[in-house]
Amino acid sequence: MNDVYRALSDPTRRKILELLKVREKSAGELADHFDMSKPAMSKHFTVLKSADLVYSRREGNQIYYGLNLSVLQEALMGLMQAFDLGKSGSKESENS
Amino acid sequence: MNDVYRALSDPTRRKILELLKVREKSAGELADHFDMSKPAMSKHFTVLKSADLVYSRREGNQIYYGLNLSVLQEALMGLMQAFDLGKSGSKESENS
DNA sequence: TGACTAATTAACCATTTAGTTAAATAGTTA
DNA sequence: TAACTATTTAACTAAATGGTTAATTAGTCA
Repeated sequence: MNDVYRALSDPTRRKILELLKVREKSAGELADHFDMSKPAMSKHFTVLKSADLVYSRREGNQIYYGLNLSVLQEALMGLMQAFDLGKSGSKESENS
Repeated sequence: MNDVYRALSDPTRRKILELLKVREKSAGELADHFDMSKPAMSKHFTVLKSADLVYSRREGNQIYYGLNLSVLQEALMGLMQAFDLGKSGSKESENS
């Protein structure tokens, strides 16, 4: 779970996850969105994979990445709960 | 806002925030919870302060730190929203 | 097989991070 | 002022991070 928070701390990786929220994308497709070399992107994929935030799947020539939404969800819910920021998030329940 | 995510990526800092969730604590009180030098702790405080996750207040000899809950809240809500993980978090609304 | 495409791994580098110990700052109190 | 307490800042270090280019792996296709 610690890997997850570290993985989320980098803006490039957060952006990757947002792109994957829409649908699976190949490494190349993802890389096109960033001004960065393919190998650099590949390393970000590795970080995301080792945090289990994404899965990968080879399809012929290409490797497709997809979001493990539940992992992300649990990580964020975990933080929320750790700080009693349950659900609402609005101005409700702000009293002691 | 980027500073916030980076600040949250370290387990020591997350623990500090959890301790502050209960109530304000002095630098020394906080340090007592960790197996780490005071200067190391002080640096963590600086990171948390520059992310605006905590405020500090001198009271005589000591410096008290407190949690800026709303900043934390907004950061987490921001992530939640970026991934359409609004509210529920449960198994509801998982369909396309 | 050979050429081509997609992606990763290897080797390297500069910067940042998270820790240390020693020194400095700030406030209290005799 | 001097001694003491609480905390930070300075200087340093080892390891991690995020990037590069060059080389390798894996799959397709003529």
